[in-house]
Amino acid sequence: MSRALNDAPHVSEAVRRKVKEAAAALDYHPNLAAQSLIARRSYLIGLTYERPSPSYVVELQNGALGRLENERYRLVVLPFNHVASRPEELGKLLLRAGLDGVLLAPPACDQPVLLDMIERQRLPYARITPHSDLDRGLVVAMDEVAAGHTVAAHILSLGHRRVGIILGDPSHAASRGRLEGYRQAFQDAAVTIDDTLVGTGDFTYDVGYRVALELLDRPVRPTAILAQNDDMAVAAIAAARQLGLSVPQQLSVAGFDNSEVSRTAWPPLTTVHQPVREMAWDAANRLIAALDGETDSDAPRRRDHLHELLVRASTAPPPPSA
Amino acid sequence: MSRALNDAPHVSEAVRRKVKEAAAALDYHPNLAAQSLIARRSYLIGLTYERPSPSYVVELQNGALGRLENERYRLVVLPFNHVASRPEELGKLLLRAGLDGVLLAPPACDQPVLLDMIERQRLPYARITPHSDLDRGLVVAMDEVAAGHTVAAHILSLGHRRVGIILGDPSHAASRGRLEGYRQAFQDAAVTIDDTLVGTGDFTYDVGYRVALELLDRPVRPTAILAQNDDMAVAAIAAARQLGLSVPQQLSVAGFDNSEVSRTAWPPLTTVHQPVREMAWDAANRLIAALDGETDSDAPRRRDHLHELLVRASTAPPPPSA
DNA sequence: GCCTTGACGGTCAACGTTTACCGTCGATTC
DNA sequence: GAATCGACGGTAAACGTTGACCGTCAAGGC
Repeated sequence: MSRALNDAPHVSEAVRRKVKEAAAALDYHPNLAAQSLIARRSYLIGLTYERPSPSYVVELQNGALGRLENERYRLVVLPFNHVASRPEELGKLLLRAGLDGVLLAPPACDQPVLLDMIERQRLPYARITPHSDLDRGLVVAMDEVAAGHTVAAHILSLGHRRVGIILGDPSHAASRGRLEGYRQAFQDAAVTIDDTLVGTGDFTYDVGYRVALELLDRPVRPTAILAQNDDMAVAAIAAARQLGLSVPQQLSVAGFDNSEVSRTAWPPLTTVHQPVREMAWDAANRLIAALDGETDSDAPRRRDHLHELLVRASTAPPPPSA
Repeated sequence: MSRALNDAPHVSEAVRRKVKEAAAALDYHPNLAAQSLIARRSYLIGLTYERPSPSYVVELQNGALGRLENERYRLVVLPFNHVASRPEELGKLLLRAGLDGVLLAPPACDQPVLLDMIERQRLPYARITPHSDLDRGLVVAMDEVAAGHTVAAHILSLGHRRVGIILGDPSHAASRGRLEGYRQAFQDAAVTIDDTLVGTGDFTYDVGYRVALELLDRPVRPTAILAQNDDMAVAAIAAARQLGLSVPQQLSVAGFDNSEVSRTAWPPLTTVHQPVREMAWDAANRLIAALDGETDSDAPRRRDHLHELLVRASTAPPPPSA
């Protein structure tokens, strides 16, 4: 009798104890499939990601698992490569997996086709650090403005005044947010941004390299470069080297993302770390809240987390000659 | 009608097509809970591990997922820390997760209490690189003898003749297997092992350090040290440094496991990499075979995979003076 | 002592599939 | 033309749990 095991009312203590003893003696475990059938829930939460660095994946997982611990929900991992070229396939995979909800890491969280599919099937989802459509679904992100502010303030506090900026893809919300953070930091330091030292990239190494060469070719060469991701920061270091400039002695470079390359680069990049574990925890938390019907309509659909500045060897005070 | 969708006989082509069209139009997805209930299967496979390096975890997962792709099975991740001190808790967790089978990575795969529990509930399992009880359950391991042979042959081929050996915990099958491999390599090279240069450790840094100091204090100092894991190898390097010996110029050191520390150590360790992904694939493969009733009783319950020798900077020819 | 109330325990439908079984109809064979 | 056979389609039981509903019995109030 399920009432005894589930501590429901209308059961005497004696009977309850006897049932529980018998259950323990027989190593009885309720059949989850039957429970799922009646509850119309699988108690499975999916996590999908695209083969990024192992540390990122593990942070994601640990964050989500940390929230799922002591809950009935279990975590199913569903990596999927090349989402951008075949979002419907991932959609089918997710819908067939019998999930109660799904956590979408980049770049899956930015596939409108995919979001359409899972919305049509009413599969709840949470997006982790999306780059566009920030108001769609549950969103967990980093406060890009604050992060941009921190890294720019770091550069300014080292004494740099001529600072080059390499923007990411302007259509990405992250680019705009980070730039806004830069602006605020410059304002706080009473330094004006030299618009001739602001170049537009697209988050790729190649374009970043070209833009960096242009910036370093300006009549008044910058003593520092703020790149909006690590790939472009590494490209800036390569461009500096190409021009015979040493980093960080003659040029400081700061990136964004704390990606694998930021650690293996030489010198290791000063960059901004995303609180991946914390964001994954929060994503799982809010997904569960939605699943369990705690639709606190007051709660914002989007939540921003704080970043962490990692000061490594690619930034230093400007050369005294400057 | 399920017959139409599942391509069962006794259904005309016309009806089958109509049913499939209707199903597609309605975005129909069969209820997995109901299917599980009738099939007495959850189509869930668990993977349990204990917070080791991210790269190891991801390799494990990717290996298992590689096999599960295009199967009905899904992978549930169940990390669990401090298994050794509370194996029953992990057992309960696994049994309550409603799994069809479970993949056990170290150290969970070496907990007799845990194995007892899941065997009692008839939960199929596969163990990945266990250290003891090698004949229990499905076992996927590395061929320790071959691996020991390779690393010893590497050292001998560099010209070393006075080789110190730091054994791991002698109760571990891995220690014995690796030593046997060393022996064979020495035999092949017609070099006799100097028993006074063989010390017994327990896989820990501290004991490895002590043993290394002893070996390096022998009247005829070894020109190379074979340590049975990376922690003890790093300890040997530290001991050498303590005695003013440079690695690899005056002393070569080789480890085992390709652990995180082997890469971050200075100099980076020559070591043996376990084919983790391949082993996880194989473990999933054999678990599925067992679940699907393909109990090929001829198949050995244990399978050994080949290692990979990673030659890095901690090994070099012996100094000419030697 | 009778009636009401509430606690308890038992029964059964329902969840959404699969599959075995059965009835019917058309085709083939004599 | 009738009988047999096979193909097809429909029906219903079963999977293991939950929860609603109902009947019974004991206790307490009048």
